[in-house]
Amino acid sequence: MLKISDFARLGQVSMRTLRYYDEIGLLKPVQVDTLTGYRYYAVEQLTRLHRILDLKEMGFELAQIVQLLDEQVTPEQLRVVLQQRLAEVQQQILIEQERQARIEARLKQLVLDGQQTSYEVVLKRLKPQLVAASRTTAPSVTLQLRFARQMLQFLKDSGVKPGEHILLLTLDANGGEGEGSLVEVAIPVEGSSLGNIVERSGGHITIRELPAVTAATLLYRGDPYGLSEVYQSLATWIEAHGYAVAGPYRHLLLQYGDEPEGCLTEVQLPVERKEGGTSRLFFHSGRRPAGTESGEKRAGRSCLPPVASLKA
Amino acid sequence: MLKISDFARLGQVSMRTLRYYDEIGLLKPVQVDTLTGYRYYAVEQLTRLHRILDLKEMGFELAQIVQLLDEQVTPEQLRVVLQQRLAEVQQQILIEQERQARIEARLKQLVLDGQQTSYEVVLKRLKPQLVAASRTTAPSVTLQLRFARQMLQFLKDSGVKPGEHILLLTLDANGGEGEGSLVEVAIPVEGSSLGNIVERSGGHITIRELPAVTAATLLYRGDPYGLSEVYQSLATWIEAHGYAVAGPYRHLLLQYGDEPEGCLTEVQLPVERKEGGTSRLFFHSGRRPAGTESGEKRAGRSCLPPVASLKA
DNA sequence: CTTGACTTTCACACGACGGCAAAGTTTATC
DNA sequence: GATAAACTTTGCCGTCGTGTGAAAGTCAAG
Repeated sequence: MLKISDFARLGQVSMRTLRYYDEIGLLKPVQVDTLTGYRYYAVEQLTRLHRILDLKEMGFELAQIVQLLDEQVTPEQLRVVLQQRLAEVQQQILIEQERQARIEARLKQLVLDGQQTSYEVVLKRLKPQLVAASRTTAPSVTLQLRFARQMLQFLKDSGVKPGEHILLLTLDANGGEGEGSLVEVAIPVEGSSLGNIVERSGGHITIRELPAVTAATLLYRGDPYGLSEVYQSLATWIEAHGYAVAGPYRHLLLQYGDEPEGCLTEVQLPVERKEGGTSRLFFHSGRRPAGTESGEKRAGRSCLPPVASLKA
Repeated sequence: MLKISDFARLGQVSMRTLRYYDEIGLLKPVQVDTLTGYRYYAVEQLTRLHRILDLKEMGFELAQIVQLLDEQVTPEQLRVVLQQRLAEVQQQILIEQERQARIEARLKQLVLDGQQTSYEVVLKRLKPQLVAASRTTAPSVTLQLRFARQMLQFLKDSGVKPGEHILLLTLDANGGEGEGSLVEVAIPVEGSSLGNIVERSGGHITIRELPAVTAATLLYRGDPYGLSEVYQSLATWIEAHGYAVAGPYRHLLLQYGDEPEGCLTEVQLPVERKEGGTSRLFFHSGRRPAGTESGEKRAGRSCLPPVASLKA
């Protein structure tokens, strides 16, 4: 019979931990003095403690360990549970690697920028969004806005409840300005009672669902277009983080007035993981992509990837 | 002015989160109605929210984000903080990868073993341990134990307070049994008052510190030696987990009596990460078939340090 | 018997919220 | 203006695996 402190030393755990394990029924002492409450352990219980610690280091929660140890589990069931746990761990590793990439990118940006605080880029998952959409080639923001306001009014008159913000989708690649630009004005609407909008607008307005995407977003004040730094920042960011563009710009107009200073815009640039050689995973997973031999050296965890591969 | 739910939608966070951020002073609404307590946000505050989310995704704690945003931080300070965070993340990735390896190894073991529940192997970090040590070539456990008990008595007579367990270090590679085996009997002692033990024992006993090591350990009941399955299990385990032997076996005798059934032993096998071609990273990149090359399976003798290096 | 080492239970703390409830407020509709 | 629906507030409990005490009782040695 061992007292708790002895058992704790043998098992390399704290007394507090043992008491907790007792409390949750994970590891009960073989005997408890009914008068004093003293816990007495048997050396054999180290075996169980070992199993517990082993499972714990695999990242299982204590409640689950109780089940795994107390209900007799078939090897097949155990296999399933382990597989699940493995998937979670791998998921976690991906998250941490994202994190690593994010921090490294910011560090690099620090060196480059010096003072520039252009670091408001945020990665968001955008939900699918039902919108009333119409296209225009109006060459200036002002005109596009006027167009949008007409749409807004039309929707209200039609009994539809529109969201109060306006989305501009830049459907061609020259930044949304200039002669030939094609822009889709989209206004979020709710899924009910939009009956015959399409007909009533003579086909100008369609109802469609903007797909859910992951987007790099950036919030700024000023003229909704024309700030090349904005796009520059986004471009630098996605390049440094190993993303590629996966869709047209979305400009979410949060505030819009007559003068540029009154405008507040969130630029959303759909992105996806780049697959090519400059992927973060290549450098930080500690693994090699197919076709390379391992064993020549450890995949450099602490050394930075070659700058050239990250250059914009 | 935005109400909390609007602001929450724009920022893709929950109202609960916003209230919490208000509470901890991370993001306070520009205005709070003194009567109703209603929070009102300005659209500009999305910028700050963005920064918060960005830092949060890097894994910073909220308290630290408060500092980073409110105290004006020089780029240099920021760089240091980011570097620290990066190191932590990398550390975390290593831990998760350990976890991954552990689970994968167990899965593989499940397939191999079928029913065998030989999975009590646990990796431990052993602390450095001051011991009174003496060597013997006694060929059987019984004799070694007798030897150990003599030592124990001698230590007590000398006024030293010994630990109650006995450690047997197997200094050569044939499992601790047989004619030529050299075994070191080590008894943990406390660092005080061991004055002249060495002299009094005529040099037979030395005081030395067992080095701190990481060891694969396994607890079992029965004759302290002679269970080849025990060593087999350990060997299989370290092979599957990508470790290599880094020191001599330590047998920690937790219980010892006259008959084998009364013995409880923890076998501790110091290990270290293997660097070579069969590293875990290689192993889990999916290109190693389930079969294993058995050339170096029992790392045995070649990995043990020369006896001389164990002298104090 | 005293001292000191040991044990017990109780309780709070962490981090970043989620969930729920009760109560008060605004907005929309009749 | 009344009423209902939608919205907001505060507040308290729960998470998970302990760390860190405090206060009180217990055991082993001198």
